[in-house]
Amino acid sequence: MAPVNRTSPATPGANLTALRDHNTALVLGLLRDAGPEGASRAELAARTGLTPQAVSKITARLRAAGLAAEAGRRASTGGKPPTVLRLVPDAAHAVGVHLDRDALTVTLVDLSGAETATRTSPLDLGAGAETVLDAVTAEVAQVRAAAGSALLGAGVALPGPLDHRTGVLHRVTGFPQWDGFPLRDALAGRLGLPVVVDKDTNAAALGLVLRRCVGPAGSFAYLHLGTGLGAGLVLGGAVHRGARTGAGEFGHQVLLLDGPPCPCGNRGCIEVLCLDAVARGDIAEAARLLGTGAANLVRLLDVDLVLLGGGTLLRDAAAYAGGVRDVLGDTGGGVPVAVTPAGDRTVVEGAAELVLASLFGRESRGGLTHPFPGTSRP
Amino acid sequence: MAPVNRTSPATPGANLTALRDHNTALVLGLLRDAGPEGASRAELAARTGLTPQAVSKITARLRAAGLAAEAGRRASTGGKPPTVLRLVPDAAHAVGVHLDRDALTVTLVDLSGAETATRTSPLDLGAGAETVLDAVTAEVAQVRAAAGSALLGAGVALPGPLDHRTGVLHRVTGFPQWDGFPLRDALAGRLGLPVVVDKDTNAAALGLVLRRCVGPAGSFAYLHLGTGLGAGLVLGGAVHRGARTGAGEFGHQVLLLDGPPCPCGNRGCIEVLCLDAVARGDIAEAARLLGTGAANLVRLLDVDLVLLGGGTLLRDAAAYAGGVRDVLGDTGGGVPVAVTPAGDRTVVEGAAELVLASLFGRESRGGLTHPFPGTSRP
DNA sequence: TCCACTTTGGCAACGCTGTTGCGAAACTGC
DNA sequence: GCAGTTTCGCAACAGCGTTGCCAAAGTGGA
Repeated sequence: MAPVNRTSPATPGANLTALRDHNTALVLGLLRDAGPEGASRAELAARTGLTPQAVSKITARLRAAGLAAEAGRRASTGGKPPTVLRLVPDAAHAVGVHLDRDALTVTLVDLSGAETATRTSPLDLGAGAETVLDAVTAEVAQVRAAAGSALLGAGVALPGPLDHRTGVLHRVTGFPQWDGFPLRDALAGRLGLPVVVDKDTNAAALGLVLRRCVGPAGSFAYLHLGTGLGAGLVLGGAVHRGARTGAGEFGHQVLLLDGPPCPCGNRGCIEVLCLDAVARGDIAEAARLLGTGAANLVRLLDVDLVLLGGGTLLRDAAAYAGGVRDVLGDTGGGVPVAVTPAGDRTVVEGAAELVLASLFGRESRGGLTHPFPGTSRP
Repeated sequence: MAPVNRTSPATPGANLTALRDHNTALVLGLLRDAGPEGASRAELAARTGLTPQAVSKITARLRAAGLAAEAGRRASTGGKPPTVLRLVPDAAHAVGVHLDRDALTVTLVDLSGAETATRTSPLDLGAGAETVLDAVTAEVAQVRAAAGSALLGAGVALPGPLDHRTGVLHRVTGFPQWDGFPLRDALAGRLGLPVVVDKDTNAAALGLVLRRCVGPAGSFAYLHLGTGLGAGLVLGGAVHRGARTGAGEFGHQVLLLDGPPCPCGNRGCIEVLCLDAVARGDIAEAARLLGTGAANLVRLLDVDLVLLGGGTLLRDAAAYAGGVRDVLGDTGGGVPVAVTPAGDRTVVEGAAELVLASLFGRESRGGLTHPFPGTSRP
């Protein structure tokens, strides 16, 4: 029987290793959330519910692995002044790759999620696997040079549909030639790095989780209006992908029964209606449609927040946000609406976080932790 | 610092107690799933990923607490024949209460979920808190007599909106006088039992989870067409309630932009369209509308299954199932559609499961386990 | 009939987890 | 200067699942 049951059964039993990794990731996540201000051991104990002694042990391991460091003291509140612990961002890096229909963006981020180097170049996603992989490999090589420490892997975000678990693409909208291509394994072989593949909207949503746009158990919807319309869903603090990474097909929600036909085969999809409005230059109507879809989503899932992004939307961000807010204010119970704070880098940042998320215990629900080397069992 | 951190922080650290309770609940859940056929220790070990020795210890605790028992042997497969372990259903019971607009149903179930006694009586949900609570108390008293063992608590299901965590009702549709009523605490005081309150659709969905309509980490949507239209969502094996128990407002998904007005204030809600079709006797159209909404939901959430229920729907179950299946077959990627196997008892059975779920580790995600007395730490 | 083999499952020792008990360090406030 | 508070580590501890080992009880071949 395997000592660590990470890949085994549907509902896994937990052993001491899993317990330890869970708590380690939790503390590491809190340290990242604390940012440059850091956090004291006592604070970490209060937030995790663990005893101070347990936190001391865990942070000692993290310090030994080089992931955390003491950083001075804070003012006393009547007793011994707390020692500040901080994440060491340079301890490791991750690469994010955003494959869009006409552009390739590659970034290098450190453990805190800060971008160290970012490169964007034009790309024809339909140019064939070899060409695209060559371009990705070249760009990643450029960016890699900036990493002074361990490179944990590369996260790749692209339009779906695809299978996140296996890293195999399906019939990527507009580029049927990718159907069945094992992108994860192909790229992992080229780069010599672990690779994670996900839909662009899911990656974006994950990146926004790690930017703490909502609390640790909160939920939100990220709506992405670019050349298409999609959504990334975060429910209970974790990205909801569904069984086949199919969740988030927001663009083909039918909003107008028996409405105009959509290339997907349905009629009255929100994407067709919305893109039509955009093409007519009627941003107010596009925003109203987006808001109506968002209100449906809010009512169905009771999310805490709606975040907006995507190239088309960001060109008139204020107008869209206002329009969506108007609809949601009437019927959505006052759920807040905001534009992604990461702008047009939302997706590529999220792609890099695909690699980092497991270190901080922000994997999909129930998903166990992938511990950092040196923090796991001897 | 509390030794057991069950109620504390947003993202809880796990200690040995939590670990033990988690694994205990997991094994107990597998025993329940195994039903009268039972399961051997070796099977449980394989399914949980725990070592056989750990399973032996856990099942020994469960047997000592009276929750499990040995039940003969199975045929050998080439070695020592396995000893069958079975859940002891009579070890404890739970009460389920379904408060509908015009009827009250109360049931008593054992640990396996089997109904021991069920009573239905007419009720006017608008008759005032005292009258309704009197009726519930009287019916529960009748049913309690059939419980020969420990009664764990009562689960109450009723139309929303309400707050599951606090057990406080909001503006229950059609009965505004309930707004702000602390149903859980009021009823707990009357019955002298722990009480859990939830929306009828969520309770139904939970009950269907425990009936193993999907796998342990699967997801489905339960669509309930009665006097209104709502949904219960199960994502990743757990009921998704949202931050304010507001999730599942399927009835007020806008399906026809600028369509006919709905009492909720919107236009073109699926509930209005669907109930209109029902009133006209046009079941095919009602089913097509339901199917369109279901297809939206399937696309958004990538669920594995759509289950149908509710009084109105069950009167023409085959017609609705067929109509929904037709729409989903075209555009839903072939997601299976079925009618709830529990029929008109779906909700009341689920209400009882609200109490039992925590024993089997089927709480909301991340939610820790509420161990059975005697299985927890000495 | 015997023996090798497989499978199930328990006993005892073990390693590792977080916890508890206790004390040192370092600051505030009287 | 002393009491009180807060932070945090060392050492001993209880309890978790794991490992090593063995007994029990069947199958199947010689």
